[in-house]
Amino acid sequence: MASRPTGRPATIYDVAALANLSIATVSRVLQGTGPVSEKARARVDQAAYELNYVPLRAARSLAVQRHEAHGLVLPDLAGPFYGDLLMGYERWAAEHGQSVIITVTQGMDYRRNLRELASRVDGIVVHGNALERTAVQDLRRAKVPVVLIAHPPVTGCDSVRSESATSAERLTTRLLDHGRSRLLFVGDPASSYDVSERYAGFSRALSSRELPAPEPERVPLTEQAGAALATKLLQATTRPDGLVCANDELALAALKILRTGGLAVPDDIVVTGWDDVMAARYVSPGLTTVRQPMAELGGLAAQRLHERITGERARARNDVLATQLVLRDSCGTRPGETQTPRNG
Amino acid sequence: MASRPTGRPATIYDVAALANLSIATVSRVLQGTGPVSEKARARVDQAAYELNYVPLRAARSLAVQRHEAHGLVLPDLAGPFYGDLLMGYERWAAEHGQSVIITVTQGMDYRRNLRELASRVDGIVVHGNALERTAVQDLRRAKVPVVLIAHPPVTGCDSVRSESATSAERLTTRLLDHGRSRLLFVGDPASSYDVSERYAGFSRALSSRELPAPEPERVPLTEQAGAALATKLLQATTRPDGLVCANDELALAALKILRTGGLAVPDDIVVTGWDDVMAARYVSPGLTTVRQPMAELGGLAAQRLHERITGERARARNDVLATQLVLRDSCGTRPGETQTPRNG
DNA sequence: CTGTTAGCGCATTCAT
DNA sequence: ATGAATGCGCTAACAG
Repeated sequence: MASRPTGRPATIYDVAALANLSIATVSRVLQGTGPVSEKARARVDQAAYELNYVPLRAARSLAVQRHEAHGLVLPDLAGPFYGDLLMGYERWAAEHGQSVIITVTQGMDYRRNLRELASRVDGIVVHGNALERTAVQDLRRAKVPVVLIAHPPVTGCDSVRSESATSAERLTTRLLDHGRSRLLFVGDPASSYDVSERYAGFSRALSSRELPAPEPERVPLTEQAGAALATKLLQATTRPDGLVCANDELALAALKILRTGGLAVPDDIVVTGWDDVMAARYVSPGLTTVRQPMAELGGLAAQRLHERITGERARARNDVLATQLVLRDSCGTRPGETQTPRNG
Repeated sequence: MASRPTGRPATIYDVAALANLSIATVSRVLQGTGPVSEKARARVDQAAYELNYVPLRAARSLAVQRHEAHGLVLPDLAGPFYGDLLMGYERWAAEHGQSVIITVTQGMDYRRNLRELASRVDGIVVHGNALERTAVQDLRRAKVPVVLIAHPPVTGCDSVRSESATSAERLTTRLLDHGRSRLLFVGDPASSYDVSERYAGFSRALSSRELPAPEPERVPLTEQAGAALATKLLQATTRPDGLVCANDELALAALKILRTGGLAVPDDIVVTGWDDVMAARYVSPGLTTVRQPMAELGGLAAQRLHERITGERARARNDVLATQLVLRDSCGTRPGETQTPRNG
């Protein structure tokens, strides 16, 4: 029965007027702060309901000096993992009353937008592949709470990532155990921290056997690059008997070209990837790969940022989440002992 | 040389003080509004730079009565398409100075969050699969500008979707042309507007040939459902010679099970999907499917919402973007018509 | 328990 | 061309 004065949304004054109370009481009721009589509470609730009142966030933010929002900076959203990451993040944030404002850098001029972003959130989570180091420094100098994802540790800065080196080492060792001797790492370690870690693990496995670690094949982590490399290998006189690829895109593309070219996988050559994209379980042979807990990574990042914003933790933490080796036929070493791949 | 008073970020007052000018002039310079002398402009720019000043968004929003932010409500982010959609959206938004606040519903209690969201953005874009109709009505009653994605038209409401019925009809007709006669539509038309349209197109193609349109197989659009259905079909005495699946997940899972069960695709049975996920081009045979312009869809939705917010267009528009049929071997009708045998 | 009041930081009249 | 003053809507002292 409320006669909303106009099309404009109701303010706290409208509610107060309708309830015959002061805005202070209205605020107390709605925020659940301070002592309020039952009668007052009922009147306010009723009035707010009738007016369909929701506090304007900008005003509230200005008053409480907090946005209750997180900024999330991602390099991309094309693959499946960033989507999962974002989902995990958003879920945690929603459960804790935080909005998430997303930014995709994608070779844009993010520097400017970043300052902008910082002025409407309480803190920012940055994926390591999304920004250059200096941009992160800018943020920190501006005292903006920052949490890094998949980024080399920065002093005094929280970070969250999934384990790479040890998994890569285990994977590589497994290939060696099964008789492979000329392995090639595919993907440029310089393209991201994670990839550099994967190459490090790869190298470590070889060193443990006192084998020389070959230079990585420094290509971008794309299907195109994988196909090109495979084409090159097909024409070579001497070729590796195993490709440890930095991600599934590379591996899938290479796998396809190699087989088209007449090589048998895994008999002539084994191929492994990273990420466990959907296609990995639909190609044949199934692609051996490593699964990262992307959603948990996102949720954890959100939590860490929140802790830092609220100041409930002083020391920086660097979390590392475990990954899972997913063995399929492309590596020629189906498990007798390890976990079985889950199929659709 | 600026002595920032404290760790707190600089305000417009700090800038004004450092520049020896009033906050009004500072605001004029920074917003580019109103006449300002060259000298003043230079002093302000210098001061703002030294103080690393960025206007606080909450304060600005409160003053200008606008958030310069969009809300985007998606059902999910798992598949590849929502990621692309979001990317297209964010790109447009960033180019036009709008932030995007994302919400993933995923069977959550979004009703409450939705009102929250509405109080910190200028308008909301909702994916049809994300919300019930009543929730959208709530928003409209609250005068919140709303744009729908992949949702049946609502009076007075902008909407954006990609074409479904005609593509489905063309695809189905193609299968019929190549001798298929017992087609089955897989996927519940009730699960989304798009799927209902796809089934409508499927039915139309059959009707055009004066064939009865069989009831759809009303299953969810998941890999699990696809696998289950295929398993069922393998055991049936009489089975369809073609599956028109509502999405790629269904199709891929079905394809895999059918082949595992000894059926030849496309010879014994053809299979088609929808969305063109990455796996579609890595399975063998390659999956025939339909590609939607997800990124453009996102960008267009952002634009439409912006137009509605700024009020530069009164009448509602309902845009329909064209899709693209992607022919691969799983439907047995390659463009060149040459059905090349695959290697084992 | 409730009301009055003073900001929060910024854009914007209205004077000058 | 510039400055002083007002208000955006809300929260949080501070009085009563």
